[in-house]
Amino acid sequence: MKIATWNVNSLRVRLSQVLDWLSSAQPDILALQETKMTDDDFPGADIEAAGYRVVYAGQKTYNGVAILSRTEAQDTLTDLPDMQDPQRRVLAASYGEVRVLNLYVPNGSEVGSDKYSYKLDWLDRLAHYTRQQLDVHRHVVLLGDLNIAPEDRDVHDPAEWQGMVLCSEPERAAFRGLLALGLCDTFRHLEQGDGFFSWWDYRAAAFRRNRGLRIDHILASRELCERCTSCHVDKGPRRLERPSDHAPVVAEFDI
DNA sequence: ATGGTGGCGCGGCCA
Repeated sequence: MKIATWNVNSLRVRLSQVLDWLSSAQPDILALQETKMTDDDFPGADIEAAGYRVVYAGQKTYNGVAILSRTEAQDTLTDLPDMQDPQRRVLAASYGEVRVLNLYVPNGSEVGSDKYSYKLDWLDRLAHYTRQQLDVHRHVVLLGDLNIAPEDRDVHDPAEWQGMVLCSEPERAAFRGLLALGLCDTFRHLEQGDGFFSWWDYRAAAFRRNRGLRIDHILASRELCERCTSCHVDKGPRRLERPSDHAPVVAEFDI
């Protein structure tokens, strides 16, 4: 089973790239973030024509999540428990015994800001929901743009990013808290070393210089982690004309 | 270089 995540930064702009990528990569499940469109505008027919089912939770201009899949989604959920939030950042769905939690974690803007407080509160609520989901489902895959670089080796220049949003200690503690619930980072389960990133700023030729962060993740519950055979970043789409600032991350599981 | 680029949507916010 091949599962991928990709922050597309507008599905309207990136639809042809997504369809091309589905055709070449052939994932079973592709979780998208930052679709930036309302449900009325969602290009469901194009995606179904490509052989995928799709569920989505969108809004105008900002945020928006979707899951494309070979099989039909069951038991979808679009809000963290006890959280009234118009921002569409959550889409959970079941595919057989696999529970997928597709997340667009708040960026946080800058440490100390209101948006940063919102991010930490959001992550706390996510941890509670994840713990509950791990109790209920045999297999859980938590993936998406988590907007956290977990360790210094996930950062092109740790000194430059020291204490900054995406890298601050409270955010990293929240990431470790998710792992402590019984999840593993599939990328680190299999890969070693540094220089592997999933996001590069559009500015200052950051991609060409590989000045990026690893902030898009695929976390898996213990049994799935043991069955994970690969996890990698596909930099191909980031090299295209008019790319998203994120690249897809892809994990394969022997299930 | 307190900027830089990109998306949305048409001024300014967000990343």
